[in-house]
Order: sequence, then C-alpha cells, then structure tokens
Amino acid sequence: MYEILFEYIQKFNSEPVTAAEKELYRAAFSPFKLRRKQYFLQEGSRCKHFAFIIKGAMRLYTVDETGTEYVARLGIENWWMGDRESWVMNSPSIYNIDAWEDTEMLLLSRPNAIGLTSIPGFSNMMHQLDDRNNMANQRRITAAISASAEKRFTEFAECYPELMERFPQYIIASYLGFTKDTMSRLKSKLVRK
Amino acid sequence: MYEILFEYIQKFNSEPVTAAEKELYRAAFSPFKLRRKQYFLQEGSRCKHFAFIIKGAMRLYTVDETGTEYVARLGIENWWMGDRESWVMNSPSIYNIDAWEDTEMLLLSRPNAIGLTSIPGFSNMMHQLDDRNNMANQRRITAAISASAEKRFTEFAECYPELMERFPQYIIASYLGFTKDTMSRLKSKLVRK
DNA sequence: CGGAATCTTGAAAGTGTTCAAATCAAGTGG
DNA sequence: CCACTTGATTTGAACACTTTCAAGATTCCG
Repeated sequence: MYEILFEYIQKFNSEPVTAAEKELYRAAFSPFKLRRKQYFLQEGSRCKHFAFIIKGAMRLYTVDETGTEYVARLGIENWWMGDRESWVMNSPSIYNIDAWEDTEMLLLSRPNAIGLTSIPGFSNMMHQLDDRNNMANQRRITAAISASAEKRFTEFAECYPELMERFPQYIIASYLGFTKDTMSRLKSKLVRK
Repeated sequence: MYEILFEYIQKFNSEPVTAAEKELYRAAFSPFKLRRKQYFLQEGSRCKHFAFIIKGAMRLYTVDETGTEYVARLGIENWWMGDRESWVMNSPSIYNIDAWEDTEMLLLSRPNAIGLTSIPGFSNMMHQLDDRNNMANQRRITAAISASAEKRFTEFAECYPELMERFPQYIIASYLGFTKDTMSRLKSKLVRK
C-alpha cells in the first residue's frame, strides 16, 4: 500500500524516490482503516493526523443548529483529507470528517510531516500541493460568489465526474451550496435541454 | 520601504533577519507604484510579479459578460496580492487586479521567489503563509455555502473592520457574494436592531 | 420481501436581485 | 465659496431563484 504513496510522490519530482527515503516514509506514515460512516474527526476534537487516501471516499463538513450538514470538501483515492487549521494549530476543529465508503489511508502526524521536510522531494511536493490547493480554492470561491447554481453544477460535473458517481446527489448538492431538491430540478432541467 | 518588509518577515521567525539576507531581499524585490484605479493585472495577461503591499489598497476580481464585477480578494498594507495560478503556472490570468488607492508595493518575480527559498526564514514564512491562506480559504468557502448573507456580513465586519472602512460598500458586497442593494438593506436592518 | 436511503415533485414561503429613481457625499474648477 | 460633476448609497416594487416541507416514487441491499 505504500507503493501507491511512492508513485504519488514520484509524480511531483524528477528525481526518483530512493530506498532510504522510502524507509523514512514508511516510518512516518501509518496505515489506518475506516468503515463506511465512521468518523475520522469530530467537531471539537483535534486533527492529529492528515490522511492520504489509498482507497475509499471521505467528506469534510459542518453541521448547523438544525442538524443540516454542509459539505466543504470531498476526497477519494490519492487525495489528502484532514482539517489543516486544526492539524497545524493543534486547535479543536469546527469540522467533521467521516468515511463515505470503507476507506484505507496512510496517516501523517504533524511532527512527522515536519520531519519529512528534510527530504527535498517531499518538501517540493508539499509546495506544489499548496500551490494547487490555493488555485482550486480561489476558483471555488470565485464560483461561489459569481456563478449561478446551474453553472456551478455543470462545471463541477465536468471537472469531477468521478465524484459525481461516488457520492449521492444530496452530498454533491451540499458541496455546491444548494439543496438536494434544487439539485434534482437542475438535473432534470439539463436533461430536457 | 524595505524596512517594512523586513519587519514583516521577522514576525514569522525567531531568528533575526541578517544583513546579508537583507541584501538578498533588496535584490529580489523591486519597488513599484500604482495610482488609484490603475491596473496591476488584466484578464488574459500573465501575472509576472507577486506584490507585497507597503501602502495602499488593491482588489482582485473577475468581470462577467454583462460587465458585473465579482471581487474575489482584497488587500491592504502588509498583505500579498497577485494571481497565484498565473504566477506559478505562467498562464494567462482570469482575474483583474487594480489599485483602489494609490499604492506602493514591492514586487517579487517567480524566479526571484524561488531563489529566496534558500533563505530558511523566507521559506519558513512562505510555509506559514500557505497554512494561513489555506485556513482562511477553507473558512470562506464554508461560509459561502452554509451562511446567510446577513451572517457573512456581520462576520466580515467583525474580522476585517479595516477593510470595511477602506473599501466602498459595493465592493465589500461583491466580495461577500451579494449586491450593493442587499448590503444597504442588511446594514439598515442591523442598525435598527 | 421489507426497510432504509435516496431522489423527485408540487406548492408556498423566503431570500436576494434587478432596475430605476431619489438621495447623499466628495471632490473640482471657476 | 458655490455650482457642478461624479461616485456611492438608499429605497421601493416587481421579479427570479432557491428553499422548505411534505408526500410519493425509486433504488439498493440484506
């Protein structure tokens, strides 16, 4: 299962991952499994580990007073999942994270992550991930303030067909900032076109 | 004017900024000025420099077919401004950036930024900025999909009183994802309370 | 088959938008 | 210092989009 991680890291670098480095990664990341619906993180607790998803699907969300869930982030194979704010600051999280499918992952603690920084290839990857993340977030914010529900939906369907299949409509709807009912209407409207 | 930058960098580090490092910073950052309303970046062009704002106020926004502007980001003294996607990828930007007030800044090209990475204090700061940025973006996304216009407004007013004063209502409204009219009504509604 | 989860749909209510007109505020030039 | 221009805010009324709620249909799975 570490092989998947090594390949992933490899993609960010021109230099190959050395045997010595692999040992460091094996030492730093620990395997972990969750069954569908189990929590990875609950609101109020601290996010001790960031998860690299080997297999499965997860979601990060908040819950309001009325019990409505708002999905802020989704993740599947080869994505990272965790609450960075809580992980970095070691503060109680305002989010919940759970497994939507049975999920296998590799966990990385904050101290271990800092330790791995001495590996140029790792540090380089982290940088690139920050870049990407920033771009994606910026675009998502732009979409949220400027685009209609219909546009956000069609763009999402184009960009993330994989997620459309793996998660039910009401979760996608929440992620996009509207309700399952609106989602259903949008869908049938687009089919009619 | 470089002193402001040095102090800023200093805040992210325990080790003081050395004289030698200061020389490197002076060599890497170049002073630049913009008059109110002048463009820093126009849609379609490449963001060659990231700006550290010494004095003034800027905004980053998109424009739709109808000419409506959507403000995605605001910046004042000691904030960074630029389109990271375009800066990193050297791709044409989908954003416009202009000065809302007469603005002085220090410009940093992508190659120079990479060069400065060899300074631990700089690299460290960049990391922390990425962390912060990520947290702020995550929270903003969460607010956008889960909170009402009124809540987004009151939270913004609490978190960024400075920005409320420096930018007109219609720009803040756009940043928060609604119109100036709604903003005006929200305000008078809250005053009545 | 039976039950749980998910999706669909209609009607009413709510929230925010649009548009246009009026008001207010802040320079600028005479 | 006033008149004028421009930019910004306010407000009402009609409208558009999305939500809410509830009921029914569908799908999935043991």
